Amino acid sequence: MTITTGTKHLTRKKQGEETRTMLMETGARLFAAHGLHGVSLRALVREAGVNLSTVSYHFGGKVGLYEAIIRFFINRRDEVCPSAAEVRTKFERADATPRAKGDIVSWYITLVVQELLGREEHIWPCFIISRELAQPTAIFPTLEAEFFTPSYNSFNALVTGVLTEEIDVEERIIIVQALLGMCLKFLEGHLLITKRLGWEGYDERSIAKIAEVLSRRTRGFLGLPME
Amino acid sequence: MTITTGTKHLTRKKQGEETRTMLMETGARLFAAHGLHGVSLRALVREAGVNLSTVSYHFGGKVGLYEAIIRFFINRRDEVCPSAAEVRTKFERADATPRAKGDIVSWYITLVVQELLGREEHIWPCFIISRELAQPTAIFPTLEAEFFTPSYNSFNALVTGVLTEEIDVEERIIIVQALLGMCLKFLEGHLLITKRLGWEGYDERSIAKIAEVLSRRTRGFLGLPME
DNA sequence: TCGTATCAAACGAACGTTTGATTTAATACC
DNA sequence: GGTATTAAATCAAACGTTCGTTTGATACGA
Repeated sequence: MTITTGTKHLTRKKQGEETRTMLMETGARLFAAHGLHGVSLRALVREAGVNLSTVSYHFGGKVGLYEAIIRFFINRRDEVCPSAAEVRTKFERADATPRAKGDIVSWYITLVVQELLGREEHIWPCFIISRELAQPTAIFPTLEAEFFTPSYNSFNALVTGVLTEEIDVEERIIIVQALLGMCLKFLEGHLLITKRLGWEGYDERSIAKIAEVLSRRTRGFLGLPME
Repeated sequence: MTITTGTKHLTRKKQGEETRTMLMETGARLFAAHGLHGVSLRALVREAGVNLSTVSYHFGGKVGLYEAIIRFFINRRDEVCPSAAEVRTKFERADATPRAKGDIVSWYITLVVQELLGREEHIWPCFIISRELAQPTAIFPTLEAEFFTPSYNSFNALVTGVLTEEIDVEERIIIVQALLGMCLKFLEGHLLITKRLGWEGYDERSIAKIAEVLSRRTRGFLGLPME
C-alpha cells in the first residue's frame, strides 16, 4: 500500500532495496578511498545511516558487499568501453587512410575517458576494480575474466586496427598496456590531478579537455598524424 | 669480539640491523601486495622470521615500519628519475632539432623504466608509494612534497623542453600525467602484464624492450618523429 | 497472521601494542 | 686475563580494543 505520511513512504520491500542501494553507494565510495581492509563495517554503516546487521542480512557480510559492488560494475562493462567486435567493425567499414584510422582512435579514447571519468555512478566502482589490478582479492579471477580481459581485447582491437603493418606481438601488447595505463591514470590519480589543474573535480568541460588531448596525442603514439 | 663459531657471528648491533633490514624487505613485499591494512603484524613477522615485538622495538609500531619503508625509498628518489634541473640542462646543451629532442625523450623514458622496473630493491617500495596516490595514508603529505612533486617537476621539465611551441598549461599538465600513468602502469600491473606477455617476470631483456617501445612511441605522443 | 527488514546486544577471533624476563655481546673492574 | 656489570636485542605472554558476525527480539506492511 506504499503509503503515506510525509517524506518516507515505502513498502517494506522498497525499504530493503533502498538500504541495499545506500550500502553499495557508500561502500563504493569508502572502499575506493581506503580499500577493502581499510574500511570497517561500523564506519561504513554509520556513514550509510543503516544498522550494522543489514550488511550481513542483505549481502552476507563485508566481502559480499564488496563483491556485489564489483559485480554491479562488471555488468555495466559494455558502457565503459566498446566491445572488441564493435571496434573491428568500425575498421572494416572505414577507409584504410591514416585520417580515417585517426578518427576511430579519437572516437574510442574520447568514449572511454568520458565513461570512466564522467559518470558519478561509475567512478568509485571503477576506482575499486582498478585497485584489484595491484592488490587482488578473492574476486579477482572473476574480474579478470569478465572485465579486464574483454577490456584488454577491446583496446587490442583498436591497436591492431591501426597498426596493420608488421609489428611484433610484444610491442603490440606493450602499446595496449601503455594506453590502458594512460587512461586509468586520470581515474586513480584524480584527486592529485584535479588539484594540480586547479579544478574542483571533473566536470563536463574538464573531461572534454582530457579526452581531446589524449585522443589527439594517442594518434601520435600510434604513429598516426596528430593533425 | 664479533665471533666466531660457524655461520652466525654477529655483534649485537649488527643483529639489530639485520632484523631491521629483514622487516623492511618483508614489509615492502607484503605491503605492496596487500596494502597497509591488508597485512597483519603477526603474518609479517612470521614471514620475516623475527619476533612480534621487534617491530615496536625497532620502528615504534606497524605504521612506523610502513613509513620507514617509504622514507627509505624517498631518499632514493634521485635514482628513480632525473632532477628537473638535470633535464633542463640537457635541453640547453642540445640542438633544438626534433632529432635531438627525441634523443632526450628516449634517454629519459629509458632511464625511468629501467629504474622503476629493473631494481629488485626499488620495485616493492615503488609499488607501495604508487598506491598512496589512490589510497593516501598519514605519510602522504611528506610523500607528495618529497617525491611526487619533484618527480612531477622532472616530467614537466621534459615535456616543456620538447613542446617549446605555444601550448596551453592544461594540455601540458594532462600530457605529463598521461606519461606518468603510462610508466607506472608497468609497475602496478606487472603481474598481469608479465602473465599476458608470457614472461616469468621482468628481466633485463624484457625491460629493455618496454623501454624501447615506450621511449620511441612517447616521441610520437609528444609530436616528435618516431624515427 | 506471516514474511521481510531492522535493531541492540553480545560473540569469539584477531588485531596492534605493552610488559617483564631472558639472552648476549660489549664494557669495566680487579 | 678472568669476572661482574651494563646495555642492546629478543622473546613469550598478556593487554585492551576493534573487528566481522551472529543472535533473538521487535516493527511493520502484505
